[in-house]
Amino acid sequence: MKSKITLKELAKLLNVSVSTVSKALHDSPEISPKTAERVKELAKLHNYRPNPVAVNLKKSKTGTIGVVIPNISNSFFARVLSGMEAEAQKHDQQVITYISNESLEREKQICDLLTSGMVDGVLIAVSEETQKKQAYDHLYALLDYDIPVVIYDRINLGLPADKIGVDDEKSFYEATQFFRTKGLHKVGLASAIHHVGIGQLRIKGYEQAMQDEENLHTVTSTKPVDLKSKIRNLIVSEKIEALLCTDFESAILATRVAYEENIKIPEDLKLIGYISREVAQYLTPSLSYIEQHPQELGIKAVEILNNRLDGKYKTGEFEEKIVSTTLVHLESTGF
Amino acid sequence: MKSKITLKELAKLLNVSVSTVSKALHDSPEISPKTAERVKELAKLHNYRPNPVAVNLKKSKTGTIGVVIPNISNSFFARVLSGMEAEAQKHDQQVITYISNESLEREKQICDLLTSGMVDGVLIAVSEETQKKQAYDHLYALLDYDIPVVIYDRINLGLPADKIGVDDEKSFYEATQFFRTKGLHKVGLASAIHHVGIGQLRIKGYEQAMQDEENLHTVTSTKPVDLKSKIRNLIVSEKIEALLCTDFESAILATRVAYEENIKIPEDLKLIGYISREVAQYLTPSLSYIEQHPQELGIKAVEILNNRLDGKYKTGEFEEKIVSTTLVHLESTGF
DNA sequence: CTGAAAGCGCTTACAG
DNA sequence: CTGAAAGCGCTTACAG
Repeated sequence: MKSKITLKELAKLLNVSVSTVSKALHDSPEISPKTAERVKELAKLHNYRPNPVAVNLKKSKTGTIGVVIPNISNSFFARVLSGMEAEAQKHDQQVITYISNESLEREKQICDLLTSGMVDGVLIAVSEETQKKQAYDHLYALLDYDIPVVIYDRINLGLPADKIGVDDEKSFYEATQFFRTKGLHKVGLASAIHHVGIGQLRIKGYEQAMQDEENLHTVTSTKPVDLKSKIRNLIVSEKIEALLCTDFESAILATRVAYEENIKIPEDLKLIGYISREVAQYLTPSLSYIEQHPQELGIKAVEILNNRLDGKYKTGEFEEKIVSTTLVHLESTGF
Repeated sequence: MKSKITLKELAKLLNVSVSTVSKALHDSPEISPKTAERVKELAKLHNYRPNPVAVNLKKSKTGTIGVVIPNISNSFFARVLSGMEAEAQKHDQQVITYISNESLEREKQICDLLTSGMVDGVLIAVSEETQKKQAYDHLYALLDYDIPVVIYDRINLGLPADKIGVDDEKSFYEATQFFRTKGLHKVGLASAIHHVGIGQLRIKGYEQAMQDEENLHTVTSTKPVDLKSKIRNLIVSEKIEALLCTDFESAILATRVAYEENIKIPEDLKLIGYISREVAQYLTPSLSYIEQHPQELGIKAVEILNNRLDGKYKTGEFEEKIVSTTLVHLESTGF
């Protein structure tokens, strides 16, 4: 039970002033080596640690950054968080985590909390509901404050802030092209997130790559049952040769349909999904996927935030960075 | 750009003292209704929010709790975190997240940070490496401080602290019994975490339930290749009828082996895994699993911590709670 | 009912 | 080289 010792108590024990102790511990050149040593020795003995709350008050900052995560069960975001935490550590910042659960209401509450000055900066991925309803008022309110905001992952919402995202459009363009160069032309796309920004970008990438094909084979729905039957149609009736899935749900449904219909992957159907490595490698067959490098995204998000905090960017001008994706081949593409 | 207004500025604008403003905003009965109203009006107009750092300094607390997570990609822990965040919110506490990545070194650093008074309390699941090396000094150091610690999930390490865990032993006892009541007696167990506390408890549960059987069928290894071949042996040569897996890795390997050996699940082999719902339901076939209710565990962990902070427990006596598990049947058990 | 003062634990410009 | 003072933004016991 070493209850925390303060500067004042240390000063009294040493018979010097509080200022002297503080300076000594900060290696101020004002202090004589002899005194400095005495002070440090006693500080060590008592395991003195400056009270971070007091230091922060004095320095008018909080030493923390706030991270808003839409869905922590999604291992993409879990790994983004892991990157953020690692990078924040390097800057001696603590990461305060807020989970919006893809809920607009919750996101509003969180933004409200954030404006009270709990944190020096905010990293946020906007919730699905917010995007669907295009209700961005609370975000503009947050931006209106002096608090720096970096939007990560879900970036194409037109908000005036620094951004770091994934190259969604290009990744799907390339994945589609990949199939075509392999001689497959009946390439389909399934999506359960066609209503949110990143989904739209992925679909756009696919359409770009398919523009000289006669038919697109796109199916979308937010209802699993619906989407499943549409996918079944794509596979069984339209007999597509390859399928791109924009998200976890559509990828799983496609795998399921193939299993149920006895369609062999990758022999009869090739599959690429936009899912995380954690899951991809353990599906049967394992699913070729687009690696988004979430850890790196998290690291860069914190870098951008700190650049902003350090005044390295001009006010009114916003940084926008993109992390490139990698197509990782597992069993479902057979290459 | 509404830069933050302070009590002092508010006081000046109103021509009253800082104390009056502060009291008015706290609905102190000392203040006349008229003044109170004036103050609140202006505060609202300027969107006044008390500086949380200053409030905390005054109250000698931090308003935050620290959560140490061994592996955030494990959706069990992700969901625990989600429960913690939700419950902390109710107590107006912020959650600071630290990720140890199952590393002893990192865990030491984190504990060191934590002792500096960044947080009012700590929730920790001890890293695998720490358990393997039984290096608990940094944890004792943390406990030696006045800072309350709740150990969650990985609790049977003999550390003197409040604890909240999962009923590991009982869950496997019951799962084993379940198979036996169904007439299956050649029940095996595979584990890649036999060296850590929770793994040992699960194995113990299995052994308890199997004590009147002639043979146990236990295979363990931390090396995937090794474990896989041992599992293959269990399935192919020993022809077990059912298999319990203590962890994600062994469950996946078992599914893989069955797939490769053309063993039908659940017809030829029944499988139960200790994995999270997220993954279980999407495997092919979907895997019956033991639901640990991570969210609830997270909520209770924060409740215990706050009881401790509120002095509801006696010093020297420790709380220990257990969250019951549920066996969830999906395709792999066929019931 | 209002305000001056002390204090939470620190840092730092200033005086000696 | 050392220390007294002011101040970060708040709360609250005390005096008036």
